[in-house]
Amino acid sequence: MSISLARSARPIPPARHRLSRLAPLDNAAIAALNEAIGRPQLFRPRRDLMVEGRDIAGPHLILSGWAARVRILLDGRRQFLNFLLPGDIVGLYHHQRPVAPTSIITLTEVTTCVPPDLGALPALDEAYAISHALDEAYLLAQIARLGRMNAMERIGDLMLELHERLELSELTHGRSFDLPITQETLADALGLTAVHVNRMLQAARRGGDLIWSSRSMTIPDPQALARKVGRASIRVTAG
Amino acid sequence: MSISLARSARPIPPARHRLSRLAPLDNAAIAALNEAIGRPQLFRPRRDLMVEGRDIAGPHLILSGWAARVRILLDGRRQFLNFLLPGDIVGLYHHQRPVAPTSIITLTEVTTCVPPDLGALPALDEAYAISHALDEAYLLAQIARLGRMNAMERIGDLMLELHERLELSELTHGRSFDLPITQETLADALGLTAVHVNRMLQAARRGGDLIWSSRSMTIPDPQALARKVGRASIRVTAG
DNA sequence: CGTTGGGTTGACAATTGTCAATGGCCGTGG
DNA sequence: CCACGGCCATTGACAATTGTCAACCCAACG
Repeated sequence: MSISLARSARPIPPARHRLSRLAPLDNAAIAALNEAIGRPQLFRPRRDLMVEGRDIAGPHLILSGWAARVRILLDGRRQFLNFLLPGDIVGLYHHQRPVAPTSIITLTEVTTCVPPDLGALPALDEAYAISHALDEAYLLAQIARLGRMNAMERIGDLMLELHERLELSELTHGRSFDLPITQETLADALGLTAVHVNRMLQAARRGGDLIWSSRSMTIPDPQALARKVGRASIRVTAG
Repeated sequence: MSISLARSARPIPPARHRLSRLAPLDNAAIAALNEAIGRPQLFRPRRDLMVEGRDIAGPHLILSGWAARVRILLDGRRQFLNFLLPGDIVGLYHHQRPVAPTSIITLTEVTTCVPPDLGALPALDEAYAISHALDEAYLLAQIARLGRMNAMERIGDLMLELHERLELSELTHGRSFDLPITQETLADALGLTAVHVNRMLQAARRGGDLIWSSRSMTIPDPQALARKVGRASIRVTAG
C-alpha cells in the first residue's frame, strides 16, 4: 500500500469535512484546523457547554456527538432551540464581551475543540460566516416548524433537516442516520410532548414515511416526504 | 434660544438612537449614519424588501415603520419569523454572495436607508455586531414562545419584547406603544389564528394584562406580566 | 434480580382551529 | 350627502389536535 493510499485511508474528521464544504480551505486553514482538532475536550452527556447569561468562556467546534441549545421557562418547561452536530460552531462572535444568549447542553458524549481564532485565516473566516448564516437559517426553519406545522409535519421536516445537515459532515448512510436521542428530547425540540411524539412516530412508520429503530432513523423517500411537509432545502450562498 | 438648545430640539432619528445605544458612536460614525439617513427610501405597505432565495440586492436600515421576515409554506400558511422595527438592520453579512434566507415584507409604510458599509467604521461595526446578536436573541425568544407557551403567554411575551425593543429607539410612551398591525398579522407572528388572538386579547384586557385600542398597546404592569409569562429581559453583552 | 430509564397504550381533558355570520368603520364614487 | 364595498374585529357552534395522567412493558445494567 502506497503512502498516499495510506493517507487517504485515514478518515477526514467530520467537522473538517463540513467546514471545507462550506468554503474551500487552503493549506494554512487545514493545518490550523487539524491542530485544533488534535486537542479535543470530552464532555459526558447532560453537561453544560455554556450557560445562558454568563460570559462565553470559550467557543466550541463540535467534533463528535450531539448537543443542543436550550431555553428553560420558569416553571420548568423546556424548549430546544436547535441541535448542534459535528462541525457546528458556537460562541464565536464579532462583538465585545459577548454573553451566552442560551445555555448549551450535551445530549450524548461530546467532544469539542477550540476553533482557530476569528480573523486569523481568511478561508476559515469565510467558513465561519457561512456556518453562522446556516445556523441562523436553521433557527428560521425551526420557527416556521413550530409556528405553522402540525406534529406530523414537524417531525418529518426536522428529520429531513437533520439528514441534510449530517450529510455535510458525511455522517449519513444513504437514507439513514444515527439519531442518538430519546423521544423526550425530540419532543422538547418539536414543542410537543413525548407521548404525542411517540404516537406520531408510529403513524409515520405505518405510513412509510419514517422508520426509526435501534437509534437509526431511515427516510425511505426523502423527496416524497419533503413534498408532503412542503419543505425547501436550505441554501445560504449563491451557486 | 441658544444654538445648543436649538440643536437639541431637533429630534434624533430613532434608528440612530438605537444604534448609539448598542455601542457608543464616535463623530465619524454619527456623520456617516446621518448621511445615510439623509437618503431615505420609501416603501408602501405590503411590499417586498427582500425575496427568499434571491441574492441580497442591498442591506436596509429601517428608519420608520414596521416590516417582518416571513416564511410561506407551500399550501399558503404564513409564519412571521420576527418583526423589524426602526433601527433594525437586515441583509448585512460577512460572507460572499449571500442569498436572502427569508423574504421581508413591509407591514406599514416603511422608510429605510442603506447603512454605512461593514468594515469602514469600527464603532459602527460594533453596533452592527450587537444588533445582529440581538436579532438572533429575538429569534431564540420566538422559538421558545412558539414551542412552549400557550396563546395567552405568547401574546404577553411578544408585547413585552416589542415594548423593550421600541424603548431602544425611544418609540414608547411610558407603558404604551404604537402597534400598527392587524390581529391577523399578530396571529401570523404568534403561530395562532386571528380568531384565537382576538379572543385572547379580550381575555387579556379583562384580566388587566393588556389594553389595545386604536393602534395603541398599553401594558399596565410590565413587571407583573413578565412574571406571569416567565420572561427574562434579553441581554447580549456584559455590563 | 431489583431498579431505572425509555417506550407504549388508553381514557379523558384542554387548547386551539374552522367555518360562517355579523357589525363597525372608513374611504370612494355617485 | 348618502350608498356601497372592503377590511377588520367580533361572536357562536362545533371539530380537530394535542396534552395530561396513569399504568404497563421491556431491556439494560449494576
